[in-house]
Amino acid sequence: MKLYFNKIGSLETVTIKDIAKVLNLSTSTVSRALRGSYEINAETKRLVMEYAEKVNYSPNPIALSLKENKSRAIGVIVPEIANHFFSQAINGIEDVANKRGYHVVIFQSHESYQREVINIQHIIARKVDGLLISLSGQTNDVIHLQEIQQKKLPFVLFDRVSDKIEAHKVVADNFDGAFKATEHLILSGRRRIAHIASPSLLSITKERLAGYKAALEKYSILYDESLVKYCGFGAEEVKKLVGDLLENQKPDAIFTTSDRLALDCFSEIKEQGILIPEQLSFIGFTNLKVAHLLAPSLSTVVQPAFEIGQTAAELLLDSIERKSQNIEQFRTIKIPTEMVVRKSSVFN
Amino acid sequence: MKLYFNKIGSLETVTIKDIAKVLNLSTSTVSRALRGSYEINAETKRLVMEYAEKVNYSPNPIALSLKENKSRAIGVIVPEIANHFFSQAINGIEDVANKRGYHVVIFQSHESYQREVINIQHIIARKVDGLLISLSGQTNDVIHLQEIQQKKLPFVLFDRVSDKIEAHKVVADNFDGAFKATEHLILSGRRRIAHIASPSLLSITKERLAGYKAALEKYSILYDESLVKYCGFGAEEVKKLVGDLLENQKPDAIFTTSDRLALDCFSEIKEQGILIPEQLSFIGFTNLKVAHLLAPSLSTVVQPAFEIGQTAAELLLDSIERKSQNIEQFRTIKIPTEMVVRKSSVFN
DNA sequence: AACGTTCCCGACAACGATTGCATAAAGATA
DNA sequence: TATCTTTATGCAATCGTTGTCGGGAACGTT
Repeated sequence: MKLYFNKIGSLETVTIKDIAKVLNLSTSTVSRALRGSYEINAETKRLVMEYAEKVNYSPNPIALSLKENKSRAIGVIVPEIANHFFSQAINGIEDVANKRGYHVVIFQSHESYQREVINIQHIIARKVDGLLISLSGQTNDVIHLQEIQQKKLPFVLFDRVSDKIEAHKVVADNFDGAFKATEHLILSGRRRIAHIASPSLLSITKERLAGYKAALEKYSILYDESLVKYCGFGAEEVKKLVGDLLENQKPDAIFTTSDRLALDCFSEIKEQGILIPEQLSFIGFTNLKVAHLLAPSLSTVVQPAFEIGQTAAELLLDSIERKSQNIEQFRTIKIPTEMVVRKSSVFN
Repeated sequence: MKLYFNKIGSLETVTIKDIAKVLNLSTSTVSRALRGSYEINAETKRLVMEYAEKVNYSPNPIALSLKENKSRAIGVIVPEIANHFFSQAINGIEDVANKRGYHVVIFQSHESYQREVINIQHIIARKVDGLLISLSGQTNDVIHLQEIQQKKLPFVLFDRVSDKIEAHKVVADNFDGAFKATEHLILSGRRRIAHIASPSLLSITKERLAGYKAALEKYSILYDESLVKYCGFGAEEVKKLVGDLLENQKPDAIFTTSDRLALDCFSEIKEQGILIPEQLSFIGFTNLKVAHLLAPSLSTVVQPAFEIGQTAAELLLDSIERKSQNIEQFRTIKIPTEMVVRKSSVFN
């Protein structure tokens, strides 16, 4: 025996069956009436609609998912939401997804390959319609991505992509951003420009390094490997590497490649009592909201995180909705970066 | 006719029915075998288990949700994930939820009451087992929360709570944090201490104001209303209010109440060329990771975001799993705050 | 009068998994 | 031999919804 307390908000949510019973109709008729099917009498439709409205009927998305084998939800896997780039990208994703009637389910890999794989399994079991992924710093192989592809589940890589797999990709123009930053340092008179980079596995690392090298080459500065350091995500590790670098290589400028690195590096430099920008120019590849409040204010190359998220989501949803046609070309979309010069890199 | 490509990963996911067909058993037997029911022959069990393992069977959570009318997922609604306090709190929530076998689905209200309500509706339709909510800055009434309560859906408010409703609540010790911050300013010799507060609707705002007042009172400093400003979340608004305050009230210290306010306020002070801490002491109620990198480094009252998230999640899951017993006492848990003194509030 | 249309609507199966009940086969007891 | 237990399994209902099929009623056509 079921209980209904509809006057005070339903204890049990009302289903199509409940409506059918009350109106003495079959569930099929109610269903069709609600979807405005042509084969239902106008009067019946009105009755059903009105009653549904009155009892605040809303279809059970779980039942629909089961029936249709899709969920109108997309999964997002990012290394860390406590990172402005990713939280802004997620905002971009949600913006697009919500407009197109999809939900967004967020997962974090916390820079762990293992968690990335587990997340993907979970997310697939949950029957999302598609996936947006930014790879963890530990991710080296792409077998988990290949599995997704074999399951014909649409996905788009963004920001942290891999060149070991063919897929839709949305990235910032890392090469150009790094090139501009390096060129800026060179033009302001620096020559010994160090580059603090993310783990070498990441695509962003390679592209930014390439931009850095290209700028050096353009101005005929020899590439010096000892000025480039790859760092993981531990603060201590970064500080040690940077400490060594400062002591042994005496760079006159540093170009870092991410929020985390910029901050840890920045604080190590200050702890060593080295003056920015007088003794050392500094520019970061970051999305920090507080860049202008640091002392000195931090020059940065900014990635349009929100736009990257939007673009990736658009691409994914197009792919999902076009899925049946099947034959589709993988696309890589590159979004321009912007350089903001502040005090940390201007010393004259 | 279904296609199976199990050697290369299944195109169609395998169901209990598929297993049954292959092994010439009924779905019931397979189901029971997988759950290790005592009424299934040991040999049959082994067969089923092995085959299930081989084809990588995993039960369809959607089907289970439909049947059991629960999802082993909890919903989280926060104003903004691009806010360290909330992203850290979410990490705490996920930590606990994952350990206890639940998924976390994140929604943002973007400080909008309307979006908060819509999010709640969505989330309820999705059949989550419970809800964690931190209210938006615009939220004034709690009818949406009352609705949840009438639907008997367990929920816990955290950080941004409301005193208009009885429910489980987890908060930082805002009173004490504000008291300590204000007292610190007083003890260092300040007397005209301004307080930049969040929207006055929020519980945190009221509690922190009370702590501020209590500290003033303890040291027999008269409470001056004109030193207190309530701000929304727009940068321009904050800067204008602070600008006016600085000009007209000439405070010798400022105590702000959130990340956003601290940053906007900080930058306005610097733009006006006022020296921190010489002319003006500054302390914020924030969770900024970069507080120590600002110039001068920023004194703060820190809320244990991760722990708040953990506690709230524990409370919710307990509530969910105890749900059937029904009669439960609402609890309010207060987590201590910590004061970190840096240069922005030390001038001698 | 016999047949064909059109209009509305209901019965049933299906999606994937669980579970109460029924039951066949085999063994145990009287 | 007849009846009762036990063991192992299958059937069918269920969750909420939709799609396929089929059919009754009312009307028009020959």
